[in-house]
Amino acid sequence: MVDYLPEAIEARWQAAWNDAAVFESEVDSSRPKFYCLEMFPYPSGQMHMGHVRNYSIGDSMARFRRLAGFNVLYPMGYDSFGMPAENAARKMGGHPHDVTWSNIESIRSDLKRMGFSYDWRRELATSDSSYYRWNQWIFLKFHEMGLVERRTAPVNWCDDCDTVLANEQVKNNRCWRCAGEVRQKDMAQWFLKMTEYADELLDSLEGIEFPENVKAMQRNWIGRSHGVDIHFPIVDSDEVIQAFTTRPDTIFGVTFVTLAPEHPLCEDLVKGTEFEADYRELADECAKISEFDRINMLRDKKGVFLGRYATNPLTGESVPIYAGNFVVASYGTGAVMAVPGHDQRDHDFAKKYDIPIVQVLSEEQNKDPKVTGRAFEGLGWMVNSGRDGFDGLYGDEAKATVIGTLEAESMGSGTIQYRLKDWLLSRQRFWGTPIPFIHCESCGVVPVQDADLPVELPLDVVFTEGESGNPLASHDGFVNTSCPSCGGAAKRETDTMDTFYDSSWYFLRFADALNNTAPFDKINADYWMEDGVDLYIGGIEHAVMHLLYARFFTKALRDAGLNDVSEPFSRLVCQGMVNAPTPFCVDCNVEYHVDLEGSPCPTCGNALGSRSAKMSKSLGNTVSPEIMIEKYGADTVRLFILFGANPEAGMDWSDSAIESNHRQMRAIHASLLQGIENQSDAGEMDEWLLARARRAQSDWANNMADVSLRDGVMISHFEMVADWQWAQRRGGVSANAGREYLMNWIPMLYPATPHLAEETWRMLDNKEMLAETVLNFDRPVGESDSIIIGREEYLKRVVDRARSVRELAERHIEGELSAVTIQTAHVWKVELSSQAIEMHDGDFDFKEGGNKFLQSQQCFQDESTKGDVMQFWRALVVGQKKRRGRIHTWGNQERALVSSRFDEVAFISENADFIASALGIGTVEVYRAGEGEDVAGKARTSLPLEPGIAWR
RNA sequence: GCAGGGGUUCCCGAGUGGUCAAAGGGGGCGGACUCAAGAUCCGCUGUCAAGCGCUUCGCAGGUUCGAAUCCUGCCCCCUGCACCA
Repeated sequence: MVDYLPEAIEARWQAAWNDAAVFESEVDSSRPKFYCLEMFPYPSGQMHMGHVRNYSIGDSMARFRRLAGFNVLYPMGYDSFGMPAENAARKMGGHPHDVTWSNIESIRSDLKRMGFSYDWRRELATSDSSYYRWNQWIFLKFHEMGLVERRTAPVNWCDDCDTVLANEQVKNNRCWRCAGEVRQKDMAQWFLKMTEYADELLDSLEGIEFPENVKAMQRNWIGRSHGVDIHFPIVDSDEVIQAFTTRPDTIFGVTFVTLAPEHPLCEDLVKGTEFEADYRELADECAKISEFDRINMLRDKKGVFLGRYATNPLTGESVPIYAGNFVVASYGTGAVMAVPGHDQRDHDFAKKYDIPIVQVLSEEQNKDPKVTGRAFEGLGWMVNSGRDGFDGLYGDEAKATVIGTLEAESMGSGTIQYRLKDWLLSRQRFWGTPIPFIHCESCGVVPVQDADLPVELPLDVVFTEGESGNPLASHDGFVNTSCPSCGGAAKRETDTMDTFYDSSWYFLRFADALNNTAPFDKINADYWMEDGVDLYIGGIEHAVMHLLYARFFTKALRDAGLNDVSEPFSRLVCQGMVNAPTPFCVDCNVEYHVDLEGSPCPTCGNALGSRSAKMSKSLGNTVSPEIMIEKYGADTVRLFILFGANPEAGMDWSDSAIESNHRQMRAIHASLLQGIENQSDAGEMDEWLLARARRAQSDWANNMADVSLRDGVMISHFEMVADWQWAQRRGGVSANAGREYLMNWIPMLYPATPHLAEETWRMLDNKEMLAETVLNFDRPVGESDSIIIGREEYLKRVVDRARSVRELAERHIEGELSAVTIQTAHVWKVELSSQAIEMHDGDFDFKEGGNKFLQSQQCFQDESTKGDVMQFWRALVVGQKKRRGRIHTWGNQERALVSSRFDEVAFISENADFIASALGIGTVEVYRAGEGEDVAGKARTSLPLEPGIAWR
């Protein structure tokens, strides 16, 4: 037999697929399409296990869908703009372009070595001007649509990255990329008005198949809250404070109003008064620390009275105005109506500054509110309202009535607030898409003409270590230009685009990647993107950033008329982490670098244990895909990845598990060769094996269609081998049946381990490669299969049960066991059973008519067995204690077997030799209960499919 | 605090009313083959008095003829958001 040699097999088929261009796909409206996409990689160097996992999942789905007849679009590209290449260029004194391209080449060869079935013609790199020119083109389109805005605003600045960041890219006040601290800075920046799509982005989440947590994160991020802007006129002034609240039902409990210290009214109110000094102190303090710290680090709420009063618009009461450090200027209106009776934060503040607390909602209808010493924040019934017509109202009705009154009196209006902000997309960095605008002293900020696109990044830029700032700004050849409008001397914008911009539409570009007259053609986009990308696979880390931007882009481009689709991804699968063991100190709860394995904990000195942690360079617990491929072959790595865990679960790297998967590949290979070389004419197990194959294939196809790859692979790569081996043990299969089995099995091996599948498919003399073969997986599984499979399971069960009673028998019997005696159930039991099954299918009421039926039966007439019959009938239709009657517990397979009057005696006799050898016993006797000696009194307890088994 | 997801046998993990002492894998144990090792194959892997037995699916109750599965309360873990008015 030939050894399993993956390198040779894999190289051969990768070349064959490539030569035949089988993975290239075109628009074909006669076939159903399947767009399979993975989040494309940032080319940081070599492929890592996270990539291997992501793309192994995608590739097996793409291959599965092709096999099932879909027209599959499965492209790959590189998200190749971004800071690491720029930083590397600085360090090594090169150009980011060169760094990027050498990385792309390295990762491409890794991808090819894994055998992923991409349509390589569509390969793209976002840092290529043939791609980013369309970034610019789209930007100008958005500008025409009024979605682009340049404005001065406080923005998030990352010192380490030397650039601004969008809100989505700041996590806990730290940069998402480098984890450096972010500070606020006022700058003129470019924004995309994503907020115009806030409602659609939120509402259409309902209809797409995203994991719940991703949807929750997006909902949370968009943060829509319905409320009302209430006007609080300032006493002795024309100014009005607009306060946003979601709880207008508490308006009668307002005892003060709080402004953010940055609120412009603060200045006006305190200027020149005795309160100015205190206010200034607070404002300065707040200005010094970031908004984040103010909100997060401040446990104590601080405020200062501003010396003035505002009027409650519904009661005319005057309430003091404070500036408070806990009020966020950028949310709502930067002013809060404070209701200490029903808001804990206001309650704390009121206590501290001795402001009255008024309760205006009651927890119980028609009762006074309980005084609890804290704020009641739930919904309640209005009480103590300062005006008639409000007391007794509850919840939404209370809110609506207040809003209605305010609107009628022009003292407020219902509004919706969002947490989502416009997307700040300019970056003060070199390695990104230049923003296609020109600054002209006389015409202002002017868009570049379409005809002048692309605005290309210059290649003659020198990067030097330690230099900060954007080298574009000092590149005269780039900066100096003429105004498209007046022709005068002008300067180019030197900010570039956030790289998330690049990935916000790349899935549309893939639909028509070679187009050089438009970003993509509508016909192509509408075909491939109908109902969105059918399967999108990637990491959870982009839940709010990339996935939200891409959804926004798709809608905005739709409104620009470029495509019909509104949601880019119809089904999202976030693959879990790949973890690996790393040293861990239980006492300190700290993970350490693998170099410390075997050493004591550097902190507490105790012995280090081990636990699974995300593979990372910093822990050193990474495993190199290249080395694994070299050692075991790509197919084994793919099998390990897919079998290790279902796509969404985390998985642990294990050396012994990949070892064991490699053994499994060899076992599969050996079984396949055995099948191919099999010359046998006789095949005792033909029927069974083929029935098993039909069932397995149907289950497998269902699992695969559902992206339950682990379950699918379990069937194709484990159960199919086990069945094959069982068939060999049980008498073997004929050459023809074996071949048919392989014809079913090999395609099932193909999605996960395509190389071995293709190799053995060819050995079966198939002319077409599996890569170009279409199969029908919807074949019905017949009832006769149930009986065939059920019989074999019956045999296994008999052997199992015989084994389990053997030990007992050995204790009871002196000397060696010589025989096993199997007594199958009495004929009348089988008859009653099949009748009961039939009756049960016809919804017979056994409680009602069971006894009457039984009395009419022949077997019931014999006084000597009457008791047994009665007892059996109960076990059959009613059951006892915990176990329900057999007609309920039997599955379809058992029922079919019993109904078919399966002859247990004949079947066991035929297989007596096998049973004897499986049990290691000389003699197997079998007869129907009552037709031979009742060994160990097992005749009575025998049931259909559960014969009495005794040893002697 | 809010939102989302979890807690299953030695470990990972499937299981959403009865076919469940609970798939599959890992690990462990035993056996076959072998001079030996590896590889491969087979079996066992809650418990006992071996059964219509007993105990077990985070904890405590409840519904049901019957609960890992449904309901209520509680505890714990992970993820995201957060003085958001």
